[in-house]
Amino acid sequence: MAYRRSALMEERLASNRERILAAARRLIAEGGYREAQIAAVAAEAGMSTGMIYRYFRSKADLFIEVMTAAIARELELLNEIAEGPGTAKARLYAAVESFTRRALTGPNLAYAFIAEPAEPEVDIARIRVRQQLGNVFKAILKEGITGGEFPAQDMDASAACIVGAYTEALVGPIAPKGQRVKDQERLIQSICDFCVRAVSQPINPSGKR
Amino acid sequence: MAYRRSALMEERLASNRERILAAARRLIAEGGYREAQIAAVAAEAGMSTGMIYRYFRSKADLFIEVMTAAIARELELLNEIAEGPGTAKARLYAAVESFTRRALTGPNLAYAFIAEPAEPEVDIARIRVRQQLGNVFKAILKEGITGGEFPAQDMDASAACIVGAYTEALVGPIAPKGQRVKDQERLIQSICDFCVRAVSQPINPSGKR
DNA sequence: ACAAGAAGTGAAGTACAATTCATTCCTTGA
DNA sequence: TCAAGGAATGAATTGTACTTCACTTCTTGT
Repeated sequence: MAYRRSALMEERLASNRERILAAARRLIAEGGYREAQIAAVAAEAGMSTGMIYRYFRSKADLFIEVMTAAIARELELLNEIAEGPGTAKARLYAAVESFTRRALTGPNLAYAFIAEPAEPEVDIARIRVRQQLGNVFKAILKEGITGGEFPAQDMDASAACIVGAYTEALVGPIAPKGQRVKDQERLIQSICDFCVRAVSQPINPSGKR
Repeated sequence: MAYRRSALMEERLASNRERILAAARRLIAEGGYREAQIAAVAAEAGMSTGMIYRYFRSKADLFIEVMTAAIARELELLNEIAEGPGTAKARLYAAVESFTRRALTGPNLAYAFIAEPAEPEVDIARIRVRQQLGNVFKAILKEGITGGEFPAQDMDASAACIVGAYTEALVGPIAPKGQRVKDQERLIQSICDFCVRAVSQPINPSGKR
């Protein structure tokens, strides 16, 4: 026998994997799934296309892992906020704020993860992601409703609406493309206000219900 | 000279065009842009693939025309509501209700028009569409704010949030797939309530602004 | 230093879908 | 009925990107 992976080698392999993930993430953040072809990812990572397949079964697999990792971090932060102290209203505001502020770092990334369709395989993974995001908001809503802060409402619908609202506001045509910080702050605030108002008791409940 | 288009022929050509548009619309409503390949559209319309190109420069052109036509109808209806009588709140509710109810007829159609990305060319057309949709809501918001029904807010952001909210709630993972009518009605109501609350004065404005 | 075997390469292979075009089929006016 | 020319066809072409694989380079243990 003349070859066994040394610790050093093991490390290098792991770092290659990371490099691929990072490269894919960068490209997706720039131009979405469409721009992140295997060849481009390989070039960005400074390796050959074939190499990618040594680490990932398929493009879909790679994409799913990038998405899952990125969202895992978001979910951690969101859950921390959701389970933290404060009124439901304040936590909802903070949660939306946290997500939107971070998303503005790479709008296309958020878009790709939340909305951009790809292979069915990826879509399935995305559905999970969206549900997880929705669940965070549902948890906050539930507490708010139980505690009397929010009026009774369809929590599934409201959670979906919240996710949709900030996604569209972030990546839609109105969304900024490298805007000034001030405008970003204003946008974040507007979105948060919108979402908080949306689940709160209106001042004069109309006849419509 | 031995051939000039007769009125009858002219009519047939026009009807072919319509058939193509209708077929494309059907396929998109079923499976989105992805499923609406030229070959499939041709088959659905009962003609050859080459024929499509006699009537449309490209697939993108065809898709844009389908989208434009479908949305034009929606915009007509929405504008009618927006310019009609009633409080801003009532009109906003009615507008969202009208769109969502009609969208539930073919969720994927709404999705494809509002969210599903395709060629850059199509994306550009979609941006127009989204802005037009947003403008309707902006108009209602403006009147509501001027009239004191709604609090001051970033109308662009709110309009985008509204469009995003109902889109996600309609086509997201939480959305129904051929659910019972009762549930659909409940969903529509939930979405409308959400959107109206979202732009209305909260009962106790929090310190956050 | 060497050979065994893994890591890495990138051009060729494949798959899929848009688009074209040589050919056939129809319609029209004489 | 006929021929001129447009309408329609669909197989072949093209373009694009994922995936594979025969080959090269590098690592490791002796």
